[in-house]
This record gives sequence, structure tokens and C-alpha cells, in this order.
Amino acid sequence: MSVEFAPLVMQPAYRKVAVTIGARILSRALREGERLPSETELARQFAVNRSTVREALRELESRGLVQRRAGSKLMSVSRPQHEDVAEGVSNALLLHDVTVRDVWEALSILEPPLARAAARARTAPDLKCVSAAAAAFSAARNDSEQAVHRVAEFFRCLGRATHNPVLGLAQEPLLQLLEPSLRVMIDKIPQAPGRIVTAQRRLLEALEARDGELAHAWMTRHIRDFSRGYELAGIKLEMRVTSRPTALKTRARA
Amino acid sequence: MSVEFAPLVMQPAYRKVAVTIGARILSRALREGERLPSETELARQFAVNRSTVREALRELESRGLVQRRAGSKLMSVSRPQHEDVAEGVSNALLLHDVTVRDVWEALSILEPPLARAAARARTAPDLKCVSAAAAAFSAARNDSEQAVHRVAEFFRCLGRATHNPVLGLAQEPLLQLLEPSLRVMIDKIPQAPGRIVTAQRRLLEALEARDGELAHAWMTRHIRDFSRGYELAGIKLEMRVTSRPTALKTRARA
DNA sequence: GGTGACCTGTTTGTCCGACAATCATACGAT
DNA sequence: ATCGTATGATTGTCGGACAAACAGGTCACC
Repeated sequence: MSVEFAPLVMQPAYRKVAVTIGARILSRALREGERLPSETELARQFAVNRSTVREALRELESRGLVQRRAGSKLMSVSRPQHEDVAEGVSNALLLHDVTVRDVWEALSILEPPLARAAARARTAPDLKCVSAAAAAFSAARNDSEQAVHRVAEFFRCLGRATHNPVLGLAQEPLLQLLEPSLRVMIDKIPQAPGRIVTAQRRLLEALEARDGELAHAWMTRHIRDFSRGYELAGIKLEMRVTSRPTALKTRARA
Repeated sequence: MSVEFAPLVMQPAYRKVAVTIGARILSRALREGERLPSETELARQFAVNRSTVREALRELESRGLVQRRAGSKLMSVSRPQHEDVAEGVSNALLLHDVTVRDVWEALSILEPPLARAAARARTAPDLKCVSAAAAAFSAARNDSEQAVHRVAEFFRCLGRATHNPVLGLAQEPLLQLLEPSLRVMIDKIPQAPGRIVTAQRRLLEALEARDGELAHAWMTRHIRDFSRGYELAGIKLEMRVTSRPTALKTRARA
């Protein structure tokens, strides 16, 4: 019969260490904010060299499972931040030849229901966040660099307002991938900022009224507007999304 | 006025090396499959110690930007695989206290439009993939361990059929998070596998007919069935999703 | 001619030891 | 109470070391 053998997986020590510590974190045996032992101590416990521990820590660090708190030496356990995780997703998508159309299609699928959910689940502070983001965009509408960030921030507030981390995290890579083409659009289409301001105001009103369907409808329009903007700006939908200059950016330590 | 200073960001050498190599990959100056120089050579070029290079490589490796090809020593550039990226997202969500409801809500938002897109964009091979996955589930319906994997595989085929990497990657974390609760459901509800088989068959028919709306409708039912299944199985929607045992799993080198 | 044994150089995984810079803390001076 | 200083712990980086695994060539052997 099958005398086939499964390919045996060799694990370097640094992977085993990373997996072991990572499992502890995911199982919540190590809680957020808790400090990890020093590298020397970890090396002693695992009975490996400090260099090996350090390689393991780099892996955990890049997954956002551990972090160094501002001006502290010891690593502490942390929950991966949305933006860091999304950056990995964005990079993966960039390398998979994602087109502007792909991103837009995903937005058109995700955002209207997200707006509906936000309108239903939003709290008072959420409303303030959305409203502030809308105001910020309106103020920065002429600086396309700033403007695209404000747009993303508006969506992020909506995502938070759903009180569903899955939705918030799902849209984050889209926002990151959207930015370059959105900037071009805002630069080339004079009436674009105005239309965005209007859409944001309508969405805000729908959220205030907790009217999910209204929010859904306006978001649908809003996203459709983007595709019209692409057309007017001469952005080919089949174009590959370009890498953001800040790719793999250095995370500032807050 | 503002005599405030921006907090100055110190970058350890290993981060700089990782960022530099990573940028090369994202800018496509280093193409997929291309081999990286040896660690010693990289250390020479960057004028740092080999240990420093190794720490940088661990970071790139965990982001999936470099990989070791089967039985090769030299690292080669690679595009991050969907499942690896999604694992990071899943882990992040796990630590952010995602509930079963959150995952289900995201599925109910994403999957029906995804099915519609798949029905419209599917090619002949896609159809074969979906059909094979449906058959595989039907065959493994009694082994809940196997069954949940087949369900995920079915969705993955649908995702590929959309020919939109964004959608495929967006659903992957959901599938990973779905598995534990789905297994419980299949174990507890005898009629669950039957309903899944039916739904998959209908979806397959819709894909064959390229009927996007039909696919959308059946997927909507399919997902709603899940929530009914949770209810019958006594799974509280507010329950936190449990960490999969394979979390941070070792990637087999194919 | 193809096969397998053997040697050689390269590369990785891991270890050891070392040191400057930075951080935490306590202590003492003003 | 604020500031400067001494002390110990910890990280970032370095240099060197070695076994194991791999690539490629040579060479004997069938």
C-alpha cells in the first residue's frame, strides 16, 4: 500500500522557542502588558544561547505579539495592532498583483454593510469620532496628502463604530491600498473633495439617526463615486496598485 | 509657540537591514524566486555582523517575504502565502476578544457577494475545484475534524473563483476562526452535514449557470444556516472564539 | 554509460564570550 | 523636592568558533 513517508519537518531551535512563547501568549497564559523575562533568563530557561532567543524574539516582534514599551528595555506582551497586521496583508496583496479594480470591488462589497452595522451599533463616542473625522477631512480637503489620510480615518471610525473587530481589521488593508489611487483622484478631480464631504455628511446623519439602511445606501453611492472618479481621473481599473512609499515602515514607539 | 520635539526614533541595525531588504522585495527589484546572498555576504554588504543579518532575516521570514525552498540552504524571495498572512490576522483577532457573532456577522457580509462574484468570474478549472471540494466534504461528512477542513476548502475555491486576491485573502482569517465552532456544530447537530451538502450543491449549480444572484441567495441561506446551527448546538454567540490548537503552526516546507 | 562512493568548499544553526550604550534604581548633595 | 551620581541589569552589536547539511566535482566500479 502506501509506503510513503511524510516529509519530516525539522524545526530550528529559534522557531521552537518562538512557537512556544507565542502559544503561551495566544493561550493567554501570558497576559497583555506582562513583561517577558530578560533574554539571558529566557536563554537559561530554554537552555539555548541568547542569540537563538533573540532570533525567536524578532519573529514574535514582527508578528506584533511582543513589543517594547516606550523607553523600556524589557519586552512586554502585546496585542497586535490593526495597522501593523494590515500592513502585512497589504504587502502580501501588493506582491500578488492586486489591481485597482480588485480593491474597489472589495470596498463595494464590504463598506455598505459595514456602514449599516455601524449605524446600528454606534455609541455616542463613536459618533463623535466619525464627526471629527469628517470635519478633519473637510478642513484638509486641499492637501491631497492629508486628505487621503482623513478619508481613511473616517472609514476607520466607522469600522470601530460597528464594535466588530473583524470588520475593522478586514477593511484596514483596503484603506492602505486605496490611498495611492485616491490621492491621484483627489489631485485630478476638483469636485472630488466636495462629493466626499457630502457623502460623509449624509453618512454621519444616517449614523445619528441609527438608520442602517440609509447608511448602507449612502455608502453604496459613496463607493460608486470612487469608480466614477477613477474614470474621470483616467485611472485604469486594471492597473496594479502601487506600493506605498511607507511600506514596511518603522513603527514609532508611542 | 510649539517648542515640542518629535520623539526621535532609534532604529536598531537589524530593523534597518530588514526594512532595506523588504523594500527591495516590495519594489520588485528582487523578484520572486530570486535567491538572496548568503548571510555572510549580506553581513559584508551591510557592514554588520552576521547575527544582525540573521535577526533581520527572521523578521522577513515571519512576514513571508523570504522563504527557504525545499532542501535548499539559501533563502529566496517569496510572495507571502494567503494562509500564512491570514494566520497573523487570526491571531490578532483572537487576542482582540472576537466573538462567534463577530465572525458570523463578517461571514454574512462577505460571503454572499463573494459567491456572486465567483459565479460571474469563475472559469472551468475553478468549477472543478469547487466541485471537488464539495465532493470531498460529502465524503468526509462524518469525520468532523476532516469535515471542517473541507468546508474551508470549499470556501477557498470560491474565493479563488472570484479571481480577486483581495476577496480570497479577506475571507481566509474568517475561515480559520470559523473552524472550532463549526466543528462543535457538526459534532452536535446530526443534520448539519446534510444541509451543508445541499447548500454546496446549490452553490455549485449556480456557479455552473454563472448565475450570480442565485449564488448570492444560496450563500445567504447557507450562512444563515450556520447561525441556526449555533443556536441548536447551544453555542452562545457572545462566546469568545477559541484559539485553534495549531496556532502559530510550523509551516511545512513543500 | 550510468551508478555510487568520496572529497571539498559553502552555508546555515548554534554556541561562547565580549563590550558599549542605555535603563532602573538607589543614594546622596543642594 | 530637584538634581547629579554610582551601581547593576539588559539590550544591541560584535568577533570568532564548530558541527551538520548541502552542492558540486572527481573517481572508481559495474
